[in-house]
Amino acid sequence: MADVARVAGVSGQTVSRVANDRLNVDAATRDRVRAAMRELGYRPNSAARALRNGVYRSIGVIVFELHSYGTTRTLDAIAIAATNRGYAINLVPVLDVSQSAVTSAFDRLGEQAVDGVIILIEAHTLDEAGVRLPERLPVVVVDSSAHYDYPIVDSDQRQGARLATEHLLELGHQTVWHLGGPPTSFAADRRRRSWEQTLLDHGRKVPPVFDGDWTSTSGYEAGRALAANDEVTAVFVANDQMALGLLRALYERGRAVPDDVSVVGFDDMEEAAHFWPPLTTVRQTFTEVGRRSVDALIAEIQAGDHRHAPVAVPTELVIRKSTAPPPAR
Amino acid sequence: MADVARVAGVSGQTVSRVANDRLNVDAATRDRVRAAMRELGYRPNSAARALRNGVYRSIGVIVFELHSYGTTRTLDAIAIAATNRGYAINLVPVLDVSQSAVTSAFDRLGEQAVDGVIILIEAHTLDEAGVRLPERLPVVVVDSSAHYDYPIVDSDQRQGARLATEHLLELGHQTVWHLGGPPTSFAADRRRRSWEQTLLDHGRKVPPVFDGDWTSTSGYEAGRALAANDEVTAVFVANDQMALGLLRALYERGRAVPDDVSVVGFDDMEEAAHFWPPLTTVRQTFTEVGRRSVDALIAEIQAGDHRHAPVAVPTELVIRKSTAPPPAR
DNA sequence: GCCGTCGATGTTGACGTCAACATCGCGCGT
DNA sequence: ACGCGCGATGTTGACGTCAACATCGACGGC
Repeated sequence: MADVARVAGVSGQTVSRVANDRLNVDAATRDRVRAAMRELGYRPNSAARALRNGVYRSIGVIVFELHSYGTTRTLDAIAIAATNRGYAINLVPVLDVSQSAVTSAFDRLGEQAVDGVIILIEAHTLDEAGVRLPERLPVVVVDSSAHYDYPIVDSDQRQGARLATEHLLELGHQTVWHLGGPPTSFAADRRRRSWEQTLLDHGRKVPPVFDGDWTSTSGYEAGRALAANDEVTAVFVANDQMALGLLRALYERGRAVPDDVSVVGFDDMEEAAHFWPPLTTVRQTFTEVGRRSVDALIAEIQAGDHRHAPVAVPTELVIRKSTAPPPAR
Repeated sequence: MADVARVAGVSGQTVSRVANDRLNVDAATRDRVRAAMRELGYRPNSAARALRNGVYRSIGVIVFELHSYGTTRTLDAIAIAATNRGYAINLVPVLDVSQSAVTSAFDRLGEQAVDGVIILIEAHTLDEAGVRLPERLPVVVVDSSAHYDYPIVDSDQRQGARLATEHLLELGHQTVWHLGGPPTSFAADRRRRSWEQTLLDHGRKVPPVFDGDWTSTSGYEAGRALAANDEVTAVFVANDQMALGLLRALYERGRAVPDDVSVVGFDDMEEAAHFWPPLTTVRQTFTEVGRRSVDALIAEIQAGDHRHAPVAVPTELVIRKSTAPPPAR
């Protein structure tokens, strides 16, 4: 900055004013300074700015593995929303779900130059690790837990699961089986409970639940058990990736989809439309979740506006070819 | 820091020494300072540190959409590798591929607190935008272009495409068709050229290429044309997602895989093993690509070690059920 | 012509940290 | 008993920026 000031023949303060588009700078001076900045390749030093202003214009995002489709899409949406709002993104990976890994991620974050944090890991994990974030640091949790003091943003899991289950019941299935996500996930928990409640509301029996871990491999493994059971005519799967594994298990067993078994997924990942058959699924609007969580966090940062109602972004049922009335007996 | 010093009854300098595990601090003093830090919830201010030390211990990663499987996995690997090396990750999304978007991303980055940059967008885009990075900023490009002054790290596209093509030829197919990635991608370009060269090396005719944009939807669309052509008995697809779309198109046309048509993908995404049939594909070791690019960048940062040979991480053919000898005629 | 006003620009200091240098005191060798 | 060396700790200043205050000059009203 001093160099620019010298070249332009002004003081550092004037350079600062130009860099920040402050008023009260003569047009000729401004042009001269701009030219000097360009000539010297001047870039404001963000560390000094942050030190001076006390804000970083940066938000931390804590993630655990980018394997799951939903997390990835949400991260993408968060990054875009934050950029639009003038915030940088500080990505903090948690290497595994052990207590020490989570704790050390939080410690790292405490030292990071961030004004606030969005947590993209399933909050059960946090419980177990018993970690606390640095106080006074604004936080938003993208999850479906109601157990936190922090603002929460997520898709409306309850509504989505109900949509899926009722769609299958309306097609005439006696009941709907469930291939759920990992018990450590609040989102999975919500979907499972809502599925169960929907069945009860309609007076149907609730079959045992099979659990996966979101991966298609786990869906395949649980799917083999489901495929082997002739009573199963309709399955609500907690995400599309596991649904893919289930489809494979059904094929291997020679059970046709949707003629013998109907399958509904959750997420509407881009590939779901091209599964065979194309998958009926519950669409989550990840961009909206990302946008809303950034909005909530920035509100917190700017206003100290800590307590506000959880945001539940609605989902939508996308009907394709993997669902049909049950086979005539 | 001043508060901690007061509580512990020492000078700020001693607090600094304790915070940085410097030698020559009395054990009793150290404990006292540690206690004070805990009591006050002291966190070193990273902006001040960065300002003082002139380094940020942070690297920027420029990405364009996290839709593609490979980019996502590589980003994950980069984040983990960087964390292990003590670097934070600054994620800089490029909103679209227009020149202005790319330029503004680079500008933002120039102001970011980063010691170096990893570029995860396909470099053709950079060409078109005609942008230059701030000088003196270490850069690594994860791509297969040879056109850059920057160190390059990527999977060995050439070898992977040859593996796939030769596998199909060895099964007895007369030739191999290709469903390629977007022409704007160097990686897609490399795969296409290597496929073509392999066919020529074996004295086979080179069929026309179909292009997609990495998405399964584009694979489906191009796939319909391929499925309609009875001459097609073997297809090498430039990624797994498009291969999924092709599989769907083949089903719709009533052509069996692998009995009528063999298909090989590229990436080995987790889902590929559960496609129907399970997909033969070329496995990329994304973790290795991520790790190597972080290593290269840190070497550049620390040593000013700018020019070093491109890194080509080997790939591996994973044979599953989507490939078989051609149908007897 | 004098003074008040206001816009343009300059000067100073502080943000939190840490390297460099300064100081202090203890123990040991002679 | 004296001085030297060394380990422990303190003091100072600088990193780059920008708010607050200071200054300077031009212009208008009387």
